[in-house]
Amino acid sequence: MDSKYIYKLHAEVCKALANPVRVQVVEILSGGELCFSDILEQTGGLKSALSQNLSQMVSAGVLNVRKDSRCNYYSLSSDKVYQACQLMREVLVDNLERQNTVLLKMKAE
Amino acid sequence: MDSKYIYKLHAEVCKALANPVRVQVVEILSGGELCFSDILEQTGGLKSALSQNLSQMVSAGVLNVRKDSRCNYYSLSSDKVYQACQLMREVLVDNLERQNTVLLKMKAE
DNA sequence: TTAATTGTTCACAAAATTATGAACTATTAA
DNA sequence: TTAATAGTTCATAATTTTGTGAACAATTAA
Repeated sequence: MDSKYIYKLHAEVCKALANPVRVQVVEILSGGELCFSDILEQTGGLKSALSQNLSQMVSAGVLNVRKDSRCNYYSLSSDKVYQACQLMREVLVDNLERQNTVLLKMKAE
Repeated sequence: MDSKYIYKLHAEVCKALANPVRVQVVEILSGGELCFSDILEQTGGLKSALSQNLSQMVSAGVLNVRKDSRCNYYSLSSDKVYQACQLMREVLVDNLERQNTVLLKMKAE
């Protein structure tokens, strides 16, 4: 049992969320599946870059694709992905609140 | 409200889990705080690399440090960090199971 | 058949992460 | 004071990730 290898695989799944566009994609898709061009409309940027990000997320197993003749529909592979993403957002919010508290204390001195 | 900036901050927190050693650190610390050298004993590798990883995790707000005169104790800043990490691990396990199912079906043919 | 539409793929450049080891700081023990 | 312990910081090299645009499929519409 090579736990180093497991940590590597685990980190690869986590990397799927370690980019601003990919975080945004998770949030966009939390409302249900959407096709490539609808996602692109919300994220902006080059279509090639988005295509690469989406295929990376599919490889990591956080997204599924459904290819229809006219569109490629992407969706979250599991609600766990959204839940994990939201927990990380809560950690961020907690951090910002803590920083703000410190700031207010400094100003009050 | 610059949502791009929020996604960037959100991704920075996620990046704290996007590395095998850092994933391992989250799991090691889920049992409670430990000092640097105890963590190093479990992760292996160079102390300079671990020190940099830990300080990155502190900056991202996923870890806290408590500096005692003889040791630096690290701990998870919140149980949310561990929960998110476990969710990602479940996504990995689900992926591996799905792949295994496909493999078994291929062999059965 | 020709032209649009909807993406994907590829190659290369640019930027960000990670690894490595030496040097350094701070505290404690001899 | 000197040596040992515990860890951080820094510079540089190696590796990964990301950005960019052109070229390339596949399907649909004219």
